[in-house]
Amino acid sequence: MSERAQSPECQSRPYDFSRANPCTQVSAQEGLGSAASFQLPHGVLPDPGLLYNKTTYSGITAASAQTFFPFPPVASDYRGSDLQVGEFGQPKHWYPFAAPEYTGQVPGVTAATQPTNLSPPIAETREQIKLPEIKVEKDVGVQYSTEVKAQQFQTPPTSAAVAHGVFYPAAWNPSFWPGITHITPSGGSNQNPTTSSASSPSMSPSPPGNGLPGNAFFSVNASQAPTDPQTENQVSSTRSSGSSSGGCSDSEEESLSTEELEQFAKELKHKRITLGFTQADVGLALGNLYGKMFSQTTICRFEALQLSFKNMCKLKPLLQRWLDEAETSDNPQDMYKIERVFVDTRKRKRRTSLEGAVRSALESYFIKCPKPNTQEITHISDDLGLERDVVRVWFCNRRQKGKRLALPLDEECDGQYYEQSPSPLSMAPSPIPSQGYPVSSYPGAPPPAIYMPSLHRPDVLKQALHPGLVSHLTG
DNA sequence: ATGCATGAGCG
DNA sequence: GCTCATGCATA
Repeated sequence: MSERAQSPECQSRPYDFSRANPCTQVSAQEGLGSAASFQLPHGVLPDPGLLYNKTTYSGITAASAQTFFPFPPVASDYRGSDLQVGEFGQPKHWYPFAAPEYTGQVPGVTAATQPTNLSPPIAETREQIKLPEIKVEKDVGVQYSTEVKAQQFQTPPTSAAVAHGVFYPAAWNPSFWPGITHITPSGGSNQNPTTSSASSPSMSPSPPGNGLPGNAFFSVNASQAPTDPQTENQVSSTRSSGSSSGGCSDSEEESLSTEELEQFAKELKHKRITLGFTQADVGLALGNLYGKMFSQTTICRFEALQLSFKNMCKLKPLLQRWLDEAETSDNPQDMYKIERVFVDTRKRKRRTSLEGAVRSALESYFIKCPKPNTQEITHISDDLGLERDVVRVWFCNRRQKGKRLALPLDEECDGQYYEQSPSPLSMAPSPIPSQGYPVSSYPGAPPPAIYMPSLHRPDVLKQALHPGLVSHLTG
């Protein structure tokens, strides 16, 4: 279509960096054109700060996330007092059980370094676990961390949990958000269709001291093994970047709908909080139950529906399982016993913290060209004084962010939009292919010009488009 | 909650 | 070198 040429985004984008008419800025050449154009010699880039009066770039994160979850946040003990302890360590390399799939993901660490099950009294849980984690990531990412891996506790599957067999149904269905046909404004759904509160937990955000390491839900072992890999594979194999293939073409017995996921996410969050678990706890518990841990980040994103549809489908069964266990368990707390802690040896580049102005500048570049080529990246990096890789990664992340939060257009457009732009930086941003939610190209409805239309979560969408601006828009 | 990063898989 | 899943680190 030709529309695309003129930043469709502009049309439905209710925000703008400067709070001025979005279109004026976005319209490629106009607002930023001169500055960003690659035709220009270096240094021509206008001061980013001038590009936008971006005063609020960090947005409403919490707000939006909370919208569909009307419950008061239970004390977030998570970060509160302790922390930094490296939490429970990263799930990554850990895989004491047979976790075929996982091993593959562990880059730096090898089995050799696997923990030896030191099982300290998990007792007070995280608050106590101050591991000797040496996260030396401070300065130049030169030196990273030393390792210390300790596995804590492993108790045989004792009760309940194990009983369940713990598996997710079949493979997750890699389908994409199926029916967006019914655009459900996340906010108002009812909730907890399936609930059966069992043990009334002590809302204590922090793990109860009572939960002794005695019976954690351990089922991961052999029994589970089979499924895990399988499902995983499926997922990865089907990793479609969505779109055309319909990624979800498979007819899965359990085809989840956007609505279901949304509903489940809410339910999960609600119950999790009610049960007194933090997101990190849940991630950990999954490790106990299935052998594969997840980070707080992932759980958080799941609850906020910030993962791709496929990813959501994949995690849902696991979380569902956990939820079931948690609800029926006498000692829900047992579920999250710290499994192991360790510090991985991987070297990780120190996280770059881009200044607001730089970010704005990048954003403007992104608007003009969401997928810069090598040269363009170099140009940008020169202009902004950033490492090429930082710029490259920024764009990757930016694209990913846009995709997962926004709704794709018609599948036909897939990929096309992010193709290397014909005219570097002269193109307006275009809609994104799909990674995220299935577009159900509502029949008849004109293809969403951008991400907005059928996004299942408008609030999130806004953020995706331009974080920070939302706040100003929303109030 | 989210920004930047990593790494597998792929073209 | 990209996408995608995922996570560390941090705001």
